[in-house]
Amino acid sequence: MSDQTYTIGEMCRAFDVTPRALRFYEQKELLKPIRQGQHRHYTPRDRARLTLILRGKRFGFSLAEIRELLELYYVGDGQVTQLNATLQAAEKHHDELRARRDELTAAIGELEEQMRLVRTMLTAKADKAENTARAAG
Amino acid sequence: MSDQTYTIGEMCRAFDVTPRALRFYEQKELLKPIRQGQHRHYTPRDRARLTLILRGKRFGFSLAEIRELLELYYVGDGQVTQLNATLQAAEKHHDELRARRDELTAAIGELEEQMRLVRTMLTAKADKAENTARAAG
DNA sequence: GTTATAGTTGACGTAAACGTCAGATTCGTA
DNA sequence: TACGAATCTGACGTTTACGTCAACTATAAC
Repeated sequence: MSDQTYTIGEMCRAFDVTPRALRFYEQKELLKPIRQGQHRHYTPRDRARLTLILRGKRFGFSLAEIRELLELYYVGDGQVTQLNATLQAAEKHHDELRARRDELTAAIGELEEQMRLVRTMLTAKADKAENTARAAG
Repeated sequence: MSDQTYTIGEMCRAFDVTPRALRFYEQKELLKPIRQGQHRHYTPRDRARLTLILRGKRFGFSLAEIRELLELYYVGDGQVTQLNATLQAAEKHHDELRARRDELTAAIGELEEQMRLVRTMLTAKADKAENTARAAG
């Protein structure tokens, strides 16, 4: 079955994070591994959440923001009011993500333009060098 | 002309940042306003750079990374080796930005899926409530 | 000439996100 | 049952990116 749990060491190897980071995420209530005595056992749910956490970090979100985002998943079977609130929050995040992507797209375009410019400068220099060589030859 | 300079206060109003932040960026060599005595005068170049800085921050880049990115613009008229190095660095950043955008696109898709799920739950609850009302009526 | 309004340089403080010990515990294994 | 490997809980340290004074200066307005 896939409800196999991981130790903290296995988690660290699988996701390339430190134990300290995992304990820190737990303290911030982003993860809730099962406790057997002192030891932690990470469930598939924890692993899914960690995936989202690390992705959120790559996007530059704070752990507090990531926590909010995590709540949008794992909804459970709440009240209608609760579900509507979730949906509203999700739409807010959805808008933000799309805005960010648009901005990224623009940035990529600008960088490409800049690269074209540098390439033009390079070929210009190459041509000039060739002409100089020919004149000297 | 557009080579008009801004005071620090004007910059703060225009970009919604604090003086402290602008001085900090200067200390980190991301900005280099003209000095007239003690006072700073921000050029159009500084404004362009600040735009890139703030965008970089929204993308979650550190100021050190942003500084690298800034060097890709404002290339000047360097040696061929220099230009080639710039181009290589730019390609590296370009790859990273595109990878990030792809990941963002995936994340947006997943969030949309999740929103559909919640909407389904809501309509299911609405139907159930209607049936209950009809049965009682 | 003084007063209000920016602006300046230190210098210390702070929040986030861990890193890095120290010292105790636990667990499989020889 | 002793040992090594893994894990645990504090607790203090560190880096980044500024915030927040304090004390001084310059400049325009009255």
